[in-house]
Amino acid sequence: MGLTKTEAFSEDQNELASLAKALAHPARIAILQHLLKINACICGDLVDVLPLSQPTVSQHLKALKSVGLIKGCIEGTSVSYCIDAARWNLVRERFGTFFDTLVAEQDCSC
Amino acid sequence: MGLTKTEAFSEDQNELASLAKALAHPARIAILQHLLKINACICGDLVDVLPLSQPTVSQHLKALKSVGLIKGCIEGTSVSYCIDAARWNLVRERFGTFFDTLVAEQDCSC
DNA sequence: AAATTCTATCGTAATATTGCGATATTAAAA
DNA sequence: TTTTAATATCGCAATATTACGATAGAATTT
Repeated sequence: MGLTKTEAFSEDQNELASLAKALAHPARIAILQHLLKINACICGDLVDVLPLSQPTVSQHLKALKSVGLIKGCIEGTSVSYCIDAARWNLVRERFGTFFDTLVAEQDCSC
Repeated sequence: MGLTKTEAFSEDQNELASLAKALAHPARIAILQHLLKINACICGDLVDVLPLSQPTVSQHLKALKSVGLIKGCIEGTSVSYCIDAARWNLVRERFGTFFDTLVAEQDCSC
């Protein structure tokens, strides 16, 4: 089918999965890394840095924005994008607690 | 197209993206949560727990196994799945250092 | 006002993912 | 050896994602 049975899973599970999905493309990782490095930049700068066209970069920015990891400030004709620090830290914790669920002894030796 | 330009991004970026992709489905999150809770179980148990058919669960298990987050031990006719603790901790660090890249002051107030 | 600049959206093509029935595979059990 | 049980794989259909050219929209510049 190709349709994820969203309604069959918990809100928690869907939320974490969709956060992961936002990170599930090298271009979006690259965008985030660039923003982390230079704090903020406009879409056009990302188009210069990435091996992708302007519409494609814009599409990836939209995906990151839709989960709240970045935000865009309109500055004249351009849009300055940057990390949303508050949301970023929430997401960091979300993944952190997920990964920290593993208890030390837990391991099937095989 | 629908084809990610993998070769145009760094190995690092592709690796992190593919780890995220493994987590980018609620069923796979649910599988990992279940394994975290009960340490190990066979595929059939997961089929009972999840709202998905056996082939679909098997497919999700394969995806998790391919990135190394879980491993399967053959036990007679069944396969006991569990978290690969060593790999798990590596992935935890991978995401951890990524998220920790954000410097405290960094934020565009808008 | 017209031209320019920058970004978003539309439309489309190609590939990927998801889900499941049917079936193959493998090992234990009868 | 035949049956049973458990899992993996195949094949297919439906939906999602990725990428980009063309174009629309919005604000600045000329």
